[in-house]
Amino acid sequence: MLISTRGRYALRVMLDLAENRERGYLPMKEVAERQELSLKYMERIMPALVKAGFVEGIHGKGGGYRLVGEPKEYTVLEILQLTEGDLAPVACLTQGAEPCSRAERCRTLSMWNKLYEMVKKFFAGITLEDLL
Amino acid sequence: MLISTRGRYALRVMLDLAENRERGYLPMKEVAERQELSLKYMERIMPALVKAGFVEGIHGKGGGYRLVGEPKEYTVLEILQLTEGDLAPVACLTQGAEPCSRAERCRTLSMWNKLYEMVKKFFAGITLEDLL
DNA sequence: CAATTAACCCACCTATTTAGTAGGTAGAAA
DNA sequence: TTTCTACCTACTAAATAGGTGGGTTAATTG
Repeated sequence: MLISTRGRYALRVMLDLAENRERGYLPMKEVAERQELSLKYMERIMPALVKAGFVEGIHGKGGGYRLVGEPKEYTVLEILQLTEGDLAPVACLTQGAEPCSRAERCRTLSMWNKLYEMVKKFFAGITLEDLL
Repeated sequence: MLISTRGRYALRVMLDLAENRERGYLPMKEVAERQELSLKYMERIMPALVKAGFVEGIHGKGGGYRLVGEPKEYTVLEILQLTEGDLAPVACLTQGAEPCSRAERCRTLSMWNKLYEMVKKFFAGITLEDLL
């Protein structure tokens, strides 16, 4: 599976924040309920989005999360790369994989590379706005 | 990871068989050595390729595996689907996934579908001959 | 100030998948 | 009948997925 629930959920939460952004800070409890996904699980994913500057979180009553920028400023690629780590379709292409000794003569490597580029280009061409 | 070693190895073995097909039946021991992959592991993957009619295996001395058809008759898609089972990029799209109750209103579903179609089309357009 | 709300943090857990290995049996050829 | 090779079953170690529990810290409100 290229994309796990982690990335899929993050995307759905980002979309929910985009959709309701005029309402200010939204508590995760509300978002998780609306999106029907585990609050506890989401609480573990959100800090990554904060750290990357995608969303802002504020504590306490009336707090919650808010999109920092406009929906069209976020590509699906950025969100998935952040939460999934790497979208490489094969292990050979992951960042930090030990370099394959057969790379020179590998008959399939360029195919995997092409696929990888295609996938990245696909996701880079879609913003949150496109999905609203 | 969309494609695991299982599918990648199968593809490499099929390519090896294609490359050396004029030499008749090739023992897996030889192929595995040349491709630098575990013989025992490959022995567990080959029966699937036999069952699908992609290769023929014969026992005993002088035996081994042989491609049944011409290299250009095998698409990468067929080989990967057979060995990996399903190339769905997200769990929602796997054959036999319980139907998602949110499918109607899901903002991302059509994106996943497009990606899936794109990936399948990509692999369907590449044959063993193209990789030789 | 105290209670409430909500982000955030850390340790743990269960099930599944991955990538094999061990130890054979069955069949074909020399 | 020995040798080679496909093929089969059971097992295993490590990683990943998808969480849960039990808190602490920070901000608002009565």
